[in-house]
Amino acid sequence: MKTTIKDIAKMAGVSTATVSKVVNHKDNNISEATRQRILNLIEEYNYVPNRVASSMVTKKTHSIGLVIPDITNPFFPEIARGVEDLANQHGYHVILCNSDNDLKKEVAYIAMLQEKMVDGIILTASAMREGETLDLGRIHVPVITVDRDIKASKIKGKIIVDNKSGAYEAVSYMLNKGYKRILHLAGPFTSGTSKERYEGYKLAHENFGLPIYEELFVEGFYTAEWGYEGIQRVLNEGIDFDGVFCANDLIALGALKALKEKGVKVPDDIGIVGFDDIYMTTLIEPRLTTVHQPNYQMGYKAAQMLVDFIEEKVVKEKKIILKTELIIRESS
Amino acid sequence: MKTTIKDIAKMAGVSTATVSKVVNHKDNNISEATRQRILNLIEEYNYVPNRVASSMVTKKTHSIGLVIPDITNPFFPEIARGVEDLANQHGYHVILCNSDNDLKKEVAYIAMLQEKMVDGIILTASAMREGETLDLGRIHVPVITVDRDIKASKIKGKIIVDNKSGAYEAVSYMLNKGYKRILHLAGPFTSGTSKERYEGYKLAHENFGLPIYEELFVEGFYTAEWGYEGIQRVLNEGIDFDGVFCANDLIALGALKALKEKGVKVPDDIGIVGFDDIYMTTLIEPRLTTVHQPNYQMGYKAAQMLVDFIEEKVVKEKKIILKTELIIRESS
DNA sequence: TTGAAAGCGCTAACAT
DNA sequence: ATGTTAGCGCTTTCAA
Repeated sequence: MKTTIKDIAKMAGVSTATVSKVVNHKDNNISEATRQRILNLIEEYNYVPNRVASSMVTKKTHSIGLVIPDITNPFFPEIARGVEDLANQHGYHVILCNSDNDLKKEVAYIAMLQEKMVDGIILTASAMREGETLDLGRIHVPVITVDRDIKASKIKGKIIVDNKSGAYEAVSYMLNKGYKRILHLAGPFTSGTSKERYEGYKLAHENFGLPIYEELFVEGFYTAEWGYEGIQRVLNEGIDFDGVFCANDLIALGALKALKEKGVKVPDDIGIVGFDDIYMTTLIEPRLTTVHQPNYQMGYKAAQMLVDFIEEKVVKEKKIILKTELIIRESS
Repeated sequence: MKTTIKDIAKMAGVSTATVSKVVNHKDNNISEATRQRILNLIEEYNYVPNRVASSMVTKKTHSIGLVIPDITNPFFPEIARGVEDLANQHGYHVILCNSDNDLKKEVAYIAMLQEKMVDGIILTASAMREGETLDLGRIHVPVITVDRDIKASKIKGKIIVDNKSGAYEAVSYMLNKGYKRILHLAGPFTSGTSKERYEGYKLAHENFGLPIYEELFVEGFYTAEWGYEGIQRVLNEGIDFDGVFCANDLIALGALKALKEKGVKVPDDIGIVGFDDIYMTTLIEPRLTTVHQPNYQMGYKAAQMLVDFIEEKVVKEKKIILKTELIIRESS
């Protein structure tokens, strides 16, 4: 039989209200004597307050849901860590959900989170078809989206990264360096980030008064496997290029590998620039020039905004756009 | 005002008991008519069952705690994913906790998890001093440890990897290949895995009737930074070696990088073998020969065992030792 | 096939 | 400084 607040109260000869007060450090008006008596009993009987019961009364579970596509994708652990750190600092717990970019799974998770009465949700929405909106019908807690700018009426805040300007900066840098024909290995255009990065690629060319070649744009997926395959396809078609701007680092890593296997020298023959700045980009040879995404910050800020909403503080910025940073290394 | 089971009951003209039964699919004895009536109301009023309240009654929260050092360390996302996948399949949610290998934080998290009434805990314990035992005093739910074999009375099950035989296999392979002086860049000996891997390294030498050179063993940390530094130190001391067996892939990646920068050819001049088989080992040049750790499996099996304990199934194996697999690639 | 009622462990307003 | 009391929203036994 687990010890409850009643047991402690009875043994201490006080009411449960009194015990509750000392457990929750609202003990300004409790005599030191009874406080100690209670504390001793708690210690002696290994009393653990049942926060599920508290939640019933207070209507707060102090937990937040984090819905991301896949924690196994190197992009997400840092976000998760940022979320968890801030949450922990404020006494919240994080429920981790991997949606696999599957709308069904995502919706199911969100429903479950609502049933568990989380105090709020942080969501990196699955890539959806253009104009599709997420049905948050039964949700009545604040939702913050991270990285993906989706439409849904109940979303209270957004943390996004300025993908376009990040890509613009990277491609401008390449153009400045003298690259003339820059291949763009893009992500899937169902994803807004892919489009934005492409926009940046385009804008840079426009500002340099340079043409964009249709054959130098290839849409694919955000994976190393695809980078590896995609660049080979371009190579095999005999299309000429002197630089590659990849929509993320995974693509860049795959492409780099394919290039090396073909005996192409990077950066001497062809320069490569990635996007995200995941950890492993510094561990390879040559180290990858890339656009740093403030992932930890994204998670941290998202959690911060969410907690502010939960605790009904005034949230001035409901849409935070984080800046990227071009990290120049040896691959370009 | 949120809709509750009472509201639905009143509107349907039935008791809350009846609504409860249809919500939880225990509706064998409910007439189809009332069932439909209730279902329609639920739909119409966006009724969300409050699982916190259910938990109060059923004494099950359907959530499990996952305490790991750091989700940002590439070793852990796969474990977390394995845990989450199995948990999800059985209707459980995962609360993610990063302990940073800090005993204080770990203990605090475990206490919080108990207060939140999780149904069980999966723990990769922080590296502790020899013989130290974790105080699980207030815990009254099953705990399963993963990867680290620690001592604590309340631990119900363990999932570990046969580090010694993994290392043995790797080093035997190197010895077979003709490597004579194999440097071992070890992890911290406060960690049991480091010691076990060293044991395997030693055993292989013994079985080959080969000596172990003291100067070829260096204890360090499980990071790329340390691998980078550590091997440079050995190099600078002029110590001769023709192969490197690293206690994990991060160390190997760091070492590889240092070697490349010094113009040492891998594997021609020096061969490298790692441990873990993290994703990025296939993305580098040369691809790393390494010992595959079944991380996803570890997480999955741990969650499986935990759920079995929670649901009071008979658990035959309380200590599962997972086998590693030597993955031979180009770095050796 | 359905309902009445007790109670899970706790908090908070109010009283004393 | 401490206690009384009324729930929070749900499940479950037992009776009807």
